[in-house]
Amino acid sequence: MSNQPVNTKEKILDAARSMILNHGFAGTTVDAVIKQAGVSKGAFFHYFPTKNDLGYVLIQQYAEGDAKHLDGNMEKAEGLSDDPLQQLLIFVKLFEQEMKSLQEPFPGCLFASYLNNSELFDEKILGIIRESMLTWRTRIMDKLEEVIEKYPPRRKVDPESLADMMMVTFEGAFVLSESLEDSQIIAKQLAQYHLHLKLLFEKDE
Amino acid sequence: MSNQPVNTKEKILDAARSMILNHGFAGTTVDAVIKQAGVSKGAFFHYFPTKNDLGYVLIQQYAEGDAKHLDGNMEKAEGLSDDPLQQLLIFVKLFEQEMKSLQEPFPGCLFASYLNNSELFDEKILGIIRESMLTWRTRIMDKLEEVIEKYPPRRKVDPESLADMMMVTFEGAFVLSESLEDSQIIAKQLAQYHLHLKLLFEKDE
DNA sequence: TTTATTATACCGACCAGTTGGTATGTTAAC
DNA sequence: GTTAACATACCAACTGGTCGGTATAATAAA
Repeated sequence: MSNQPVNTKEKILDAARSMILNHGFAGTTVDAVIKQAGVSKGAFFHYFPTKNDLGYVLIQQYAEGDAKHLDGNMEKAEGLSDDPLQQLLIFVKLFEQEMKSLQEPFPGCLFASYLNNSELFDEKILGIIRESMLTWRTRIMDKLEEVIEKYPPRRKVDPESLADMMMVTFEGAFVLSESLEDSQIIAKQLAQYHLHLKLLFEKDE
Repeated sequence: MSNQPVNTKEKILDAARSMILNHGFAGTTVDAVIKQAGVSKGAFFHYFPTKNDLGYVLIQQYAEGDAKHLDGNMEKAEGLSDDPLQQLLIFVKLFEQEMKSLQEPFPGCLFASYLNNSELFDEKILGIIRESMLTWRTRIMDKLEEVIEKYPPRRKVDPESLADMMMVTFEGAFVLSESLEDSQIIAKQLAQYHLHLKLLFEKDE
């Protein structure tokens, strides 16, 4: 599925990413990374002035991929329906399906990994994570406000919390799936969020 | 609020706990712990044969406190109503209120912290975390089955996922609250879970 | 009651191995 | 022949952990 990296920098990045998700940033040594990547120490410090710079590049890449993923699925959902509620439900369903068809166990979220060592990182790195989350919040909140206007919710609801709930579902499900060694938990929890939205906004038949 | 520890072992445990929540286990050095605790290196290794033994005692203590907290609030809820749905709703509300009245920022969850460095720990430690989560799942699921029998849910629902959702809400909200530096997110997300249960089981007026 | 014995709770210098990082190459492309 | 892309040997600081020793108190033998 994921193709092997050919160039040295990619090899380092790939090795570091997976090791950090399993050992945390502090628990991941430069020596272990270069061994796993099959490159020399000189190569490592040729591409990354310090270990922290590696951490910075990694989280930047991750945040970029995350934003693309968010945008991609939102656009896909918007292309499949004109109704804001349906768009939102499809949006959630797309992630649910991705998670359901997962082969290997979910590798984990780099945001959560970094946040669990937050005092090791500077504001620049923490800022990237915060911005990513605020992007999710804003993106979903905007859609939610369209939905609320068109479909008066069954109960008064705070759009911000309801938007946050999607990220909370992801992050929380990652933790449970790791501990209970059951990747399907993630899809199931997204299904619960999907149901929550339906219960709030859909008319009874 | 929290009283200062008087004896050496408590001082070590307290210092280590808070440092691990901020730096992760690997990022927390013995030297840093003893400095923070104000004890000598000899004292540390007098009480804990290895650093990993410290980690074990910490997670054991944490799991014990967690179980007591779960039991305490469940019993309290069961004392306040005879109806299973009300009991469950009160149970959630109790946690919500605790989180709302939080003064300092929430310190974080040791389970999640350890899980983000899962490969650093042995099966004995990981097993404690898994068991704690399975206890939550079982405890809430049992209650949910009573609820489902008495109040046919508006939609067909998987009790296991619905039970897991409470832990997911906690763990996910911890991550968001850390990143966005807003402890109130935790209470707000618990309120969403509370709402989800109401929407599923309560009759419309 | 005094004294010897033992256990507990610590102290801090020290150790071998590891850490992130550097210095000094070598090789190959442009 | 300059520059980018590595490789290798090396370093000082730090790592978890050890070790010999001390202070205090409980216990037991005399």
